Amino acid sequence: METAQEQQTITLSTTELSVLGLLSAFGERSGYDLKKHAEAGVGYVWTAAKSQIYAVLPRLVEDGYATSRRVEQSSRPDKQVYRITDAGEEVFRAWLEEPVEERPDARSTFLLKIFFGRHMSREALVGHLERKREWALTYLDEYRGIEEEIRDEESSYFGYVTLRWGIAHAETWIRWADEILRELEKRP
Amino acid sequence: METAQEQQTITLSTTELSVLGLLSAFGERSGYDLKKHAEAGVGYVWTAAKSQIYAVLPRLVEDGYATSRRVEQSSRPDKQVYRITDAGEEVFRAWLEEPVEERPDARSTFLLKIFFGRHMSREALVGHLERKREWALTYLDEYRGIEEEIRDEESSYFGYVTLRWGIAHAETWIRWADEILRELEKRP
DNA sequence: GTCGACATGTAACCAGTTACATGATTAA
DNA sequence: TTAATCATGTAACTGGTTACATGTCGAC
Repeated sequence: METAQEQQTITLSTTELSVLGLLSAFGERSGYDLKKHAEAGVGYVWTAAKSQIYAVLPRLVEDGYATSRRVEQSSRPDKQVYRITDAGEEVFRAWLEEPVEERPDARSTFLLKIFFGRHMSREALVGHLERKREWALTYLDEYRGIEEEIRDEESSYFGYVTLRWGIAHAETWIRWADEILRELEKRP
Repeated sequence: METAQEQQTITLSTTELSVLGLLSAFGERSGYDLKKHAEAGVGYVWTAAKSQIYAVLPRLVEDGYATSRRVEQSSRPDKQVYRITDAGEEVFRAWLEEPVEERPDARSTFLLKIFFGRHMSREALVGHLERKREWALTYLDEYRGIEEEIRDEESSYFGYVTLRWGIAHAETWIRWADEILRELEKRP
């Protein structure tokens, strides 16, 4: 009654699907491993708290999208490792090919504050913009470092593609902030 | 015990603060009005479901950040209107001036799918990119329309500033998508 | 002897979403 | 008469966060 086949509409959360994707890409892993891997990879496009990963994994097993087994270790705590099943592979692929429902994600505290810029002191406003600029510069730097490392690795191509979005995004913030800061100087 | 003054740490949700901001900017309004105004203004940087607005308003009154009164109407249903208090004005300003805690918001279903592009058919991948491009074009168009309208209105300056972010953002998506699409054509 | 990495979870909470419910008035 | 606008809410749910809890082993 709760298996994948019998359900009419399969709705998995994005986190479940991203975990499924990681299992598909990396093979058998523990929750701990996944968290590590996620941080240094998809982490840039999708994050999950470790408590959530531990919550998601048994759910995937229950639904038949993964299997788990206990691995005993001598010099480390035992661990529970998970492997994606064919059914899991299938929903993952199906989800991947589905169009993304684009809704303009209107949810930026930063822009909200700027929007209310009129109610703010000049210093605070400039501070916000300068901080944003700094922050973007920091990320740009970090991303450029990673870019160097992966740009020629064929296996990281799609990581490289998303990273380039991150770089373009950071550059856009910087350009925008600069423009507004310059403009503010000329305003009374 | 629950009033603003006595609380040590005042933590309001962003939605509560954005509602407070709207009350500060527009004066006395009903929940219904706020929802309308929000859609055509901040809506672009912060959205809230109407049920949430109706939930937030009495909470603001309870905490002393707003007052409400019933307005009887003859040809329309009566309404409850809200007005920001001095205490409300104060927390709003204080919040505005506070630095925004910048965390790289890694939460894009779209980028997550692209990240797993290797597991996807070429058609699906191209489809995702083209759809993103189209979507960005549509928004760009809309934003450019609004830009025309408000660019010279001094009173909309900060709306104009955030709008320009939206425009730059959309343009960046388009440029990025074009680049990747061109690149994919050259790849085996 | 204590710090950091390995390892797994529970519990409480919260912001926000969707769906449901109701009802008046007005313009087409 | 039917649809749209005005007007306000409740209820159920969910995805996700933070904090708490526990313990081993190896390196320094």
